Amino acid sequence: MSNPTNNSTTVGNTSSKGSPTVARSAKGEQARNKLKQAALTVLARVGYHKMRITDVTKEAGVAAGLFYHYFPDLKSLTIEVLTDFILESQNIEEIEKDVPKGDWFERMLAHNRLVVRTYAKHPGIMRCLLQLADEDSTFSETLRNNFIQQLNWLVRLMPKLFPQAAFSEHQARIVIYALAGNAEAILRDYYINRDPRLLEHPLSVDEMAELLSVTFYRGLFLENPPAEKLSYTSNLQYMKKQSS
Amino acid sequence: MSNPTNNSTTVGNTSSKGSPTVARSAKGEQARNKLKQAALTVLARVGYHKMRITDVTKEAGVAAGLFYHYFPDLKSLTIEVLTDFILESQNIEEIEKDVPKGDWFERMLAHNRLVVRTYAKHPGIMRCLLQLADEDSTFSETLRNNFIQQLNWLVRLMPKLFPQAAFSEHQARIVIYALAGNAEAILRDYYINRDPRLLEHPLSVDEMAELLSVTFYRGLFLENPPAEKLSYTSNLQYMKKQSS
DNA sequence: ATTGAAATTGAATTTAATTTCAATATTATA
DNA sequence: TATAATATTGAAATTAAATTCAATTTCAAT
Repeated sequence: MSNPTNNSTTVGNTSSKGSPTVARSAKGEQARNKLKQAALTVLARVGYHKMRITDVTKEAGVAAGLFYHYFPDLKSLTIEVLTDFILESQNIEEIEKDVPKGDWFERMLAHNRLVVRTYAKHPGIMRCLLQLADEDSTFSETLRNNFIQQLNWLVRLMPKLFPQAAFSEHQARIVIYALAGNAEAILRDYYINRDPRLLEHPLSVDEMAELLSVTFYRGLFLENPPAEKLSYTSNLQYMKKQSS
Repeated sequence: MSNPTNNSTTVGNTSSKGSPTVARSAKGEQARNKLKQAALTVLARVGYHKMRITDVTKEAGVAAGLFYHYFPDLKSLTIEVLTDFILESQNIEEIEKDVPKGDWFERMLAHNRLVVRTYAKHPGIMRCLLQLADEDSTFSETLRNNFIQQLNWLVRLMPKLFPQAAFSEHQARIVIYALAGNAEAILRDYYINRDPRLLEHPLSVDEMAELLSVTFYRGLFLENPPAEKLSYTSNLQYMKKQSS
């Protein structure tokens, strides 16, 4: 935000010749950020594939040619903007980590609340994350690294939590992946695609987060979370095999 | 396959004037199908966004101009080709429905085997399904309809399975959606993105299907499926809350 | 105030594709 | 085998963007 020169953000420097792709003055830095902010706005509105360079420069209120003074192409700009977006989310996430140690359900809940809030507030940007991940394998990897890393604490804990199951690290990861992947489809179809069958009775962010946490917790522990922690899903304690 | 004229496949007829978008002879039908087959090949190879009209005509071995004789644009062709692809999958699916009535786990397993097999065999096409769903809201809806419809039998069964839980139809659908959505992320990252951390120890189609079915079953019933039906995941019976 | 480095403009150019269409070929039918 | 309907070709025109760059402006340092 403050320092004009040393940023690691400049990604796709087209070899060595040509335009700088980095601002060389405070004013330049301002303009560069104006373009980034404009890009975020356009991305949220029209998505990655429909975005045009002139959309961004118009939104920023600058001439088209200026774009190339700071970015080699739309993809670089988009990657930079979305990487920033993810990092900002993660920053907040650290703060979120003030839940009692060992309370698995609260920890899942805190994590899910953050994710759900982000989808609810920025559905267009979340869509772009998926678009760009499909387009660019490096970005796709970044996203997956992120996801896997957030699950790692749990993966590493598995042998201790369930010694009898004798998990290999790989199997633990696969199982956790399968359990945690449940969020993506419903979040996309609820917040991005806004399927009327899902929106029929709207859920608050907390309710959605609770739902995702409960299904995860049940799959992991074969047990419902403590009833006193539930509201929207409290009836799920009765969702279990009858008779037998 | 046999009947040249009456096909409902032609989707985006650009109003009334202009080229037919439908073959008017057996030879024409042949050429049209050749283009569709070529499109499928190109889609699998390069994906929807990188596909060009000349890619398709070259692959089909015809002149570029012929494209417009049968299709208004790439999107129409792609929608038609992918819709066919889905329908073919579903045909097989009906056959798959010869599992013992009331055996929930076997039913899930049969369904998941089919889905996993399709991802394993046609990762490029599955990727295109996601790409086009993102691009075209009508196609996105088609895909979701499909998904929701396949879950409907279970949604409708919920009140009977768990009377005490007193599910509304909407809540039942949301819960099932959350549980069933787990497949998408892992299938994408395993078969399409081929994440090395997941591929480290390769899973067979049956193993992957088993995994997805077990996590679903556990979340639904708070119980592990019958041990004798499991192989890759048999140790998951020990994945449950210890002590208390 | 002058100067030079950097920022900025926007019209001209280039690029990569789509789209058209007159000419030609094929085919089924009378 | 003539004819008309349809299929097919591929070069030319069009289109919608990206990209370049000479000219101009801004601004901080001297």
